Formats: sequence, C-alpha cells, structure tokens
Amino acid sequence: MNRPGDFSRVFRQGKRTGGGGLTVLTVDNSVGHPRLGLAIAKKHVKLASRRNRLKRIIRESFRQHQSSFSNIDIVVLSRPGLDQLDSAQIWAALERHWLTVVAQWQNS
RNA sequence: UGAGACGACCAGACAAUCGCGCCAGCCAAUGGCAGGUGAGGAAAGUCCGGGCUCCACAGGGUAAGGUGCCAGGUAACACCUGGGAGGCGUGAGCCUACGGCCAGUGCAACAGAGAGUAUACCGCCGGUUUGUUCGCAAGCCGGUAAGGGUGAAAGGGUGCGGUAAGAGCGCACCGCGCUUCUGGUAACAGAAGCGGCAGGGUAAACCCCACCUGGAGCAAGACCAAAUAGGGGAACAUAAUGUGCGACCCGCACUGUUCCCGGGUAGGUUGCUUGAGGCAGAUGGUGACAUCUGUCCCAGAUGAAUGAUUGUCCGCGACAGAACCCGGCUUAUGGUCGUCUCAACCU
Repeated sequence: MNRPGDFSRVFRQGKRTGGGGLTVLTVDNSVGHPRLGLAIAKKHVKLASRRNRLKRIIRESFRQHQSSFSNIDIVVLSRPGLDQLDSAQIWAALERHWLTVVAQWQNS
C-alpha cells in the first residue's frame, strides 16, 4: 500500500492481533489481491539500518505466505521492545500472526 | 619481546535456488524468456565551503556574523601542504583562537603592611634619649627593599662591585626595548650598537585593526492537471423575463448560453545523476596539487529497492543504510600491512 487513505482505512476498521513486538491490523479490500503496509516507528527502532532490515524480513515473510491470504489489506506496526529481538524471534512472531490472520478471514 | 609514533589499505569469500528497484533486449501482445546493474568509509552529525535553482541587486556606508603567524594549493573553505614561533614528550612525533591591553571601557573572591602614581608588618642599618648585669634592651626620628611572611600574581634574573644597611646605584652575562646591517618572497632568524628597567594580567571581556560574507533552499525550481470558490476577455440574445440606477426612453451593471484565457488543490511528470568523475601512465613541484594522454560509465528509490534458505572454508564478520551533487571537518567502529622511536635481552 502506498496511499495515506489506504492506511487510515485499515487503522479505522482493521481487526487487530498483537504480540512479539508487533501489532497486525487487517481489513478486506477490493483490489483482488492481498496488500502489505509497514509502519515501523523510529521511536521503537532507532537505527536506520535495523529498520530497513526489519522491513525486509516482514516483506519476505509476507511474500512466502501471500497465497494463503484472501483479499485483505495488512498493516504491520512496531511496538516498544522490538529493538531487543533478533531475526529468528521476529520470524517466529510473524508465523504466529499469519496463522491468526488466516484463521480470522476463513471464519468470516 | 614489550611500550609507543606516523602513514596506507580492506570492510567475510565462493556457489545454488526463490524474490526486489533501475536499465535496455527478444518472442510476442499485457504475458513469457534471457541479460546487465544495484549503499558507505564513515552513506551518520548537519558543523563549514562550493555547484545548481528561485528571489533581490547602480554605487558606497552602517549593522550582524565569521576569519586572524607567513607562503602556497583549491571552485571555495574554518580544509590541505610547506615553513616560522611558542609549548609538551627521553624519542619517533604531537598540540596551538598564534593580530592589538601606549585608542577607550571593564573585571579579579580571600589573604596580605602593600595589587598598580606600589608598599614598611616582622626585619636590617644610622642618629638620639632613657635604662643597664656594659653583652645589650626599650622609646623616638630617619634610611632601606637584600631576607621572612601573604597571595594566582609583589614593579627584571644571576654574580661581582658598592654601602651604615641597601638599592640598575655601577659593571658583566641573560632577558626586555629601540636603531642599523645581513639572510629569507614572507612569518622570522642572526649580528653589532645604544637605552637603562619601564606601560602587571585578562581581548573564545566589550572593543580596535585587517580581510571575507545578499537571502532562501531539491519540500529549491519547472511542467501536466481531476475537483472546487471565484476572476478576466470575446461572441450571441436582448424577440421574451426579472433586479438596480432613473419620472421615462436610450444606456450601463447583474442575469442567460457558448467559447477562450488565467489560476492552480489532490495526484502525476521532471529536476535525478557524465561529474571541480574513477582508473592507468607521463611531466612539473619538497609537498598539497596541477597539466597532458589513454581508457571506463559506476545506485537513482519516492510508504522508499540488496532479503531469505542451503552448502563449503576461515580469523566466525565491528560501526552502520544513499534521498540534488561535490570538497572538507567531527564523531562511531573491526582488522591488515609498512616505516620509524624508546626500553630490556641475545648475537
């Protein structure tokens, strides 16, 4: 996603799941495929290189799972304490979030 | 071997698979295939300097800010190079905001007798009076800046002469100041002569002197342009309706339709990477650097591209992510190599 309007729609209407230093918001969309948005706050991850790496990991993880999602917009938010986690922990946290998200949108 | 000084360089390597940004190519028609390329030495802090863009601009002055030994380099600099002076270090080397308190103003707690026209507390010395155990003691009048003491700092230092005791009072050397000469582009250095010891410190205190500087920044600026108030112009209709000016007509303004112009929000395009460019060689220069020749094209995103998985190896990988572009400075940080210094030991 690259429009401010898309983001504010997700923030207003999204379903929320949290944990592992991340919060994931989801809402259905009309573009015909899942979309990803990232909001990694400088306040939570101070170094620019670490923020970039974090975003790459989230994108890669999303790429590997995108076939299992229905047509939804996903926004991944950073939470305080994210800076202390290593990449393996972040991978694991993302796996858990994706499972939750897939389950939510299958039920509805 | 240990402890240092200086300079240069590197920033895990190779391979496979799946992905991402940009560039162009082929098949061919919105898909597929193959290829090239893709973060740093600090990309960081945003502290200086310049390019570029827009705005302003006759010239001069003032204000404000900056720079501050000399010469050179450079597009420019607060940077770099070479040199001078001062300081630190045994040394290799390193550091320096290194113009002017005889233009003016200000500042300095406490201590101390006295702190800027120096000063007499204890001392030292002379004279005199009194006392006297005849050694001297006390009082008074003077001389003195050697010694003590206070202080961050006491108005040149050392030695000799001199004297009642002393004193640049005199002399020698050192320091300081002035003049001349010599060397050097210069900063400055050296020598000779003269003066006769003063005008204490502080200018990243105000200030003075010399020199430099217009302002804002790529969210600069340029172009395209939905939507929406509203603006300007032209044509048509005044056959008909309404409002205002007016007693009424003409007329004018509003109103109606069409077209054009301008404006510019959301959004998009551009600026955007060929450049004070890299590499190699030659020449000039102590050097910073410059010139010439050859050769190469090396990120350009815009919610922002470099990741994941696996294998092999090693010393098991620090600090850290471009956002208009360059030159510096500063800070963070893992390692490798070379030259040099000092100490101890061995030959």
